[in-house]
Amino acid sequence: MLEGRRISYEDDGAPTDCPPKAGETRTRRRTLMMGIRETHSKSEQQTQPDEKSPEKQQIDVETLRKRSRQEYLMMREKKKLEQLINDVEDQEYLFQGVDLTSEQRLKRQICDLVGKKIDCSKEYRIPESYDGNRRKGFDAALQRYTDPDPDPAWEEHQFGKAIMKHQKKNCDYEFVFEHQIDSVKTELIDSGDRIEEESPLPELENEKKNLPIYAYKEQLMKAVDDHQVLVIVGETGSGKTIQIPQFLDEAGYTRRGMIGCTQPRRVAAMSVAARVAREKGVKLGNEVGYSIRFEDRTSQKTVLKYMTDGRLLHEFRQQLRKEPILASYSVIMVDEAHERTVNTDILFSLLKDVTRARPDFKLIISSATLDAIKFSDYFDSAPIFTIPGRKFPVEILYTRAPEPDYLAAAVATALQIHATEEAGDGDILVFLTGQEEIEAAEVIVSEKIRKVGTKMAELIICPIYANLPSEVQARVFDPTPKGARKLVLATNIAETSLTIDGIKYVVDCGFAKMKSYSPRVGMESLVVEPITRASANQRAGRSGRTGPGKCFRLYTAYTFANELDENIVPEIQRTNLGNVVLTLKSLGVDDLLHFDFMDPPPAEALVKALELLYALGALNKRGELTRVGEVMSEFPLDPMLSKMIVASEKYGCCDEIISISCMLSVGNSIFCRPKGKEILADNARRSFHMGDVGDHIALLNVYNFWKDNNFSSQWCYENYVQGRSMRRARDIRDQLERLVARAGIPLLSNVNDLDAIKKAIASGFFPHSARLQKHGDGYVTVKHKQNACIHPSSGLAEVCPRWVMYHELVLTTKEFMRQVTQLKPEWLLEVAPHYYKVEEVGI
DNA sequence: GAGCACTGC
Repeated sequence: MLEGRRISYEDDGAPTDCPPKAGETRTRRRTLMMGIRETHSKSEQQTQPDEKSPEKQQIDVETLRKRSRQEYLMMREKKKLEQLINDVEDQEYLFQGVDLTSEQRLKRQICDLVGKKIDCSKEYRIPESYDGNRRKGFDAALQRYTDPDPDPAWEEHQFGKAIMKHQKKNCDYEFVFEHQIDSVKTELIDSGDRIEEESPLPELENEKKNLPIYAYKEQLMKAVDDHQVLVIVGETGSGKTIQIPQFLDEAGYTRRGMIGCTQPRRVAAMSVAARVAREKGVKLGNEVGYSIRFEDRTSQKTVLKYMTDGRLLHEFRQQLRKEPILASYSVIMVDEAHERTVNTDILFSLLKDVTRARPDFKLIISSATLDAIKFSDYFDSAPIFTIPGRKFPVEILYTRAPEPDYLAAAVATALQIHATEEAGDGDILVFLTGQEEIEAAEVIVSEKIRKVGTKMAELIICPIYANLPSEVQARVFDPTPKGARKLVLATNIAETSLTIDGIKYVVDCGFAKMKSYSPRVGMESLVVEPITRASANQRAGRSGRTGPGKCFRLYTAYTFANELDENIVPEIQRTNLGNVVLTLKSLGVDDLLHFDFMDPPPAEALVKALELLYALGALNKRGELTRVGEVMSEFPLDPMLSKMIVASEKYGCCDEIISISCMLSVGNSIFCRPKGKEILADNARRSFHMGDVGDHIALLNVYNFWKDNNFSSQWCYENYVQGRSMRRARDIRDQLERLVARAGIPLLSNVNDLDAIKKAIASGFFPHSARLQKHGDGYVTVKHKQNACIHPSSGLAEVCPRWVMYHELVLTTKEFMRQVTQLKPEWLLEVAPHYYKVEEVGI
């Protein structure tokens, strides 16, 4: 997106924007606005006082000033001309055949007189969208910060302009040209979120009746009565999640069974259930309950049950042999269906089957976006019921021209808002793509703020992203002090997962990081991509929660309308399907290629997943689930991790293996590396790796040391380990311990035989083996012949054993293997004789 | 010698 577009700025701050001309190159023009002060100070810096006399120095300074002024004027002339030419071309392109105004004709004449075009080679630095070429996509993402021609003056100017506008009287900025992020107000949308969420108890009844959904209660109940499947489109804020299950309860559906409502996130399931319990005046866990991983707050009495989608999927598996399926439910409502998580996608098909088997069963699919027609088509033309949301209007502003550097533009816009809108009337939320970007923005903003001093109201910068320590995260929820303003710099976490009160202004950069997966080599990467229209509206809605809001989109209205995708690519189409296939097989789905997916995943990915499961012994030659596969499917882990646990029985080291599994499954957020303490953190990390034991054993050491220190937070702090990740690992481990007991695998410990532990790991991870290349330059994976290096964070990065197995292969700046352990090639033949030939392992 | 959006069982 945003490619093939042309931009030009005018000094009156009215840039024009037009579609690209055919054959135009990708070279873009951008005129940088320079201030006189800036030029002067630069020229002054050039006059270094050598050993010359003071008089001579004085003359030199004068000459240099003069020369500098001349250079500046020449440059200015060039730039003005360039603007003029751009302007004329734009006008002529836009109004082809239309008689030009006199002003335009004059401009044209000047251009003709000059008779030449000025070469400008300022390029856009917008990341290219992911186009299937992983390398290119990633390079583009990386390019973002490496400005080929950094120009602080431009940003300086952006900010200066904003200050000027606000404080014209005592302005000490002198700018010749004026430019700021110029936004066009094009629309006013209704968008919002659950406004009613946090209201005090006494007002509940009244407020409930004011909800838009309340007016539709009877129609809605009739629709549910008349149709087995109903698609509900209700913008967030309509109260559907909280009210519909209660309506169904009042209508008597709970007499036939529970009403279940699925959510993609744990927090949502918990908080919504708590809210409904309050509204009904019952104790949470009795009539109203929730069920999520690690926590089941339901009882015999529960009739309204909120749960995560994964949890319902789990119930499907447990109830498989019972008839009829899901007999304890009379209604299931799949909420936030538009998010299209892997779990909801699988549920769609399973629930569709249930509706066919049980005519008394009701299914409600609830979505916030207009892809309802797709849902309706999938469920045999189910009727669509639309509920308006109750929310405050949000004013949407687009840039007139595409912004070449969204980070700079986001910072400039945020500061403009701060300078021009009265402090105290609302906070600012800026959406960026990741931690690095947020940190960069934080540095720039605080620098600017420092320069301005006390001329402006206080601006409190709050970064927020998932990997941020929770203490720092909590700061974002502190109420803003009077007379100050909060500037929240957030990733997508603020789009759905958490809601910050008091936001009135949203700045949307238009990009987000997306995971993509290559089934061929089994490699993952994170790529910056344009967001979808649905996502853009969700972001905008974050500003209209408590009052009318404003959303500044750092892209043009044209881009929004024509270049953004309407909806997200379902996760099932861009992920490793190992677990999905194992789950479906355990649910008795035999023919996966013809399974009724709403959007089928790529066949190649399905085939790769089947091959992997066959290699792991989870499926037999006919593609049926084996005994091993059944046991594996019981574990909430990736198939290779599950296999490792099953195999640990043979090596008598189940205790160690489940510790390693839980550490691996919390991901790569175990260690932290605070700014300025990188070396200390790296040393701490290395200390777990004594004896070059490999990263898996190092993770085991971390867990065991933490446990020996009574699971202490202090210990985490001292060893640069993230307490939150460790507590999560412990929760997972507890769960695994129960599941292992149920599977009848004895919890034996064999901590002194590292080879036994490594063999158990190899039993699951043999497909991820790699050998050092002959000339010592990196590794190549044994099966797919993929070149890769050991990730520098690995304890084995400098050891370079001849054979290794890795947990995952990721593409960042290079292909890296993360979490690596040394391997003896003969183990491959021992644990997977069906997978490796003797020649391959070089024995 | 590098860099991790967000979920979930």
